[in-house]
Amino acid sequence: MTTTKDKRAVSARPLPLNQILAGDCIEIMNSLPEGSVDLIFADPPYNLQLKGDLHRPDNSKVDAVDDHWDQFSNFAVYDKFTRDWLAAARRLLKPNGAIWVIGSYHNIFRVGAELQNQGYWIMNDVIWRKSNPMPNFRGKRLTNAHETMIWASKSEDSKYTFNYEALKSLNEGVQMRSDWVIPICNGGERLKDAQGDKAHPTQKPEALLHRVLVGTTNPGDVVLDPFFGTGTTGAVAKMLGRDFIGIEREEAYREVAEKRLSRIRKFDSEAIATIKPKRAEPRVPFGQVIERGMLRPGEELYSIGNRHKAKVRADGSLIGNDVKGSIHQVGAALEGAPSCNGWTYWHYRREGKMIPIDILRQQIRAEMEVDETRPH
Amino acid sequence: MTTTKDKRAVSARPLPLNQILAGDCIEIMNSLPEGSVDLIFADPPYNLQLKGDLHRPDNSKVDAVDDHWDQFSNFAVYDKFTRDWLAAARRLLKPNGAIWVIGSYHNIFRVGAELQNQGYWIMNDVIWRKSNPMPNFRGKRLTNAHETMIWASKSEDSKYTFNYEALKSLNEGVQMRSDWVIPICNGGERLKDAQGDKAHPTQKPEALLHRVLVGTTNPGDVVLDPFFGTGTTGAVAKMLGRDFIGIEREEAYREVAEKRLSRIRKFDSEAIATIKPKRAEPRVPFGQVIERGMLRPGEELYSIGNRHKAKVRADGSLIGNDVKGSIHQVGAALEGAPSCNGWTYWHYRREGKMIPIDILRQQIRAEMEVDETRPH
DNA sequence: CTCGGCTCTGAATCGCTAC
DNA sequence: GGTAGCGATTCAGAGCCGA
Repeated sequence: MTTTKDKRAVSARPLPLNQILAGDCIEIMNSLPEGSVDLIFADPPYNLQLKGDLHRPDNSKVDAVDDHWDQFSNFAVYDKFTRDWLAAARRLLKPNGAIWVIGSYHNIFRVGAELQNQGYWIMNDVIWRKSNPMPNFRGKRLTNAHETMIWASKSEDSKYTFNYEALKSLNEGVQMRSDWVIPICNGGERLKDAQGDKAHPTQKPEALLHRVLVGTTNPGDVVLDPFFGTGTTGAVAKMLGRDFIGIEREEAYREVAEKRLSRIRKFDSEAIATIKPKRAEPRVPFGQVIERGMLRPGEELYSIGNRHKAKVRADGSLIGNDVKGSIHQVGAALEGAPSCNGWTYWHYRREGKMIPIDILRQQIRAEMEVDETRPH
Repeated sequence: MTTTKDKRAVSARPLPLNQILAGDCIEIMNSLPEGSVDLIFADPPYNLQLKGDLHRPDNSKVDAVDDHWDQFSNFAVYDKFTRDWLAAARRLLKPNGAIWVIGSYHNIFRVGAELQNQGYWIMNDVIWRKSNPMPNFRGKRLTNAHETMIWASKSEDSKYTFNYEALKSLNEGVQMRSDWVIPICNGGERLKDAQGDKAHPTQKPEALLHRVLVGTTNPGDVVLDPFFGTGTTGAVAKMLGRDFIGIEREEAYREVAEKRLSRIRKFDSEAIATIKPKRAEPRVPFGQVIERGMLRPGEELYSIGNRHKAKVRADGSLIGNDVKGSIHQVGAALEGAPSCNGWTYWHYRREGKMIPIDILRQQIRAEMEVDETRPH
């Protein structure tokens, strides 16, 4: 949807394309020509506010994000920083340009509110659901298994770029949703320094940027990343035939990114089309049967052969003959067996008939299947 | 984790429990006794940018010439509303109380920022991932397939309630994540009015509230919902043996909710009880193991992996490799770890087998239970 | 070669209680 | 109220090693 109007808005002064600029992103953005960029992808500091050390149950220490660039003395300081870089970014965008910002609950609400205050127009918030997040080691909170991205255009009137069909195709023919299941960046993709340690604490997976750039830019567009880090945005932009501008303050990150980019080759278009996303697996915990009201807490289940019974509890556990635990554990205990498939072992009664609870799981799975495959 | 301190904070003035109060939620909350509520679940108007009116305590109307200005003025009104109801809610919470707020990208960033500004402390943002969302018919954006909930305690110091084991149990033994897959409310659960139309535009599924209440309240807790609507919060609270207070301005919704609640029955107490954490079990000093002759002074203990050993002393301390102290201290010292659970770390030998000393603690605990139940 | 077991690690606002 | 000490707590995936 990029228009000729946007193209004319480009200043006569040449843009420093496909380079990494060294320095403070606000100053550098303010030095670049107004209205010259199609898309901004920004991964600003999250302002994590970590306190002491954290250890895993095996006593190993978690290598936390304690870098100086993530330290802000209070919300006011962080808010000013956010206000300034978002304003500089907005000035740089073409009238039909758009921005993506990624963050966690520590900062994303402040970023989102400021985006709205400045007149950006939010199209979607998008959830990156991590298939392999770090667990909560102390059992004090829910596993923090996602990050939030906000996708917004420069203004309400912007004719933003949205490649609906491309995303649908990436999603096996089904309309792309606002929650994306993508693994965290590790293995061979994760960049290491000379000592073999991770080169950057928060390197983003290329799969994430792939989806962002395929969905909301066109070949030849200019993509700017003001917090370039190790250059995932630049790498994916280069593969996909987009131009990038990176800004990064830390020399160590710039060096890693330069080296990375030098090895990247642009895909041919066929290769791009064949990349498929990883899909979520339909594991169904028994608790969902309770939450959805398919069985009520207090209801009784009966074993195969009707020799044992147990009562369902609100947390999805069973209690029967003084044994408490999962449907599998209680089944195994009552049978004196080392293991038991609770789904086929337990039955509930409806109109005098005994029905295996696995039927309920199948119903839930069917709903999930319909949802994942039905063309809208 | 609710403490007696919270219980004492309850005012002498009786709370209007298990009722729906009619009127403006801010006024009503301000009329209730301070520090009297364990949990608040709030589903405030998402509003914004939609033409329909929200509370507009009104500003003089400016001719909408400048979009940006107009937008700001709308946000300002919404922000004031948010500030006021969140402040009233915070006053009502016990020191260890907590709040859940649900919203979409239209309002959640403003709500989240204001929560932080007021001193609430965010534990998680939780994604309700809808398994059956409404598709985006025009193909101009991603399918908006989720809503965002924020879970926050009254302050950073709050000892908030988190039933880790119950949620883990609901998820079949795996730690609960911050993304919850739950279908939208439809079918038989969706309340209809006399004409057969949906009674409320945004009725939340009971499954969502089930998980919230099982995870972050205890039986007997007071749960307040300032935007009660058709009363999903009250319905699930009643089923789970929690007390509720509902506030709702619209008479039509109150009527539907009253009728709904009158049909709800509480689950039996045994079903409501959930798996308890080990922390809740009585503490057993290691010295008791010696006193009871389960281990003899001079006997040797062996570490996990058999790399270290230590000798038991008569006072219940260990000595190994010149280190003396508790089972925990010696374990930590020998491993060079910051801490160590001596109960699971140390093993004793019986008939050639290595047995963790935790077995002995479990025996003592079992005896204590018998003691407690026997008439004195 | 495969397979199984062991190790390592990832944007983390990650105690409680008794003295 | 401050502090010392007990003792609870993890999931997925990649890589490596030995059988």
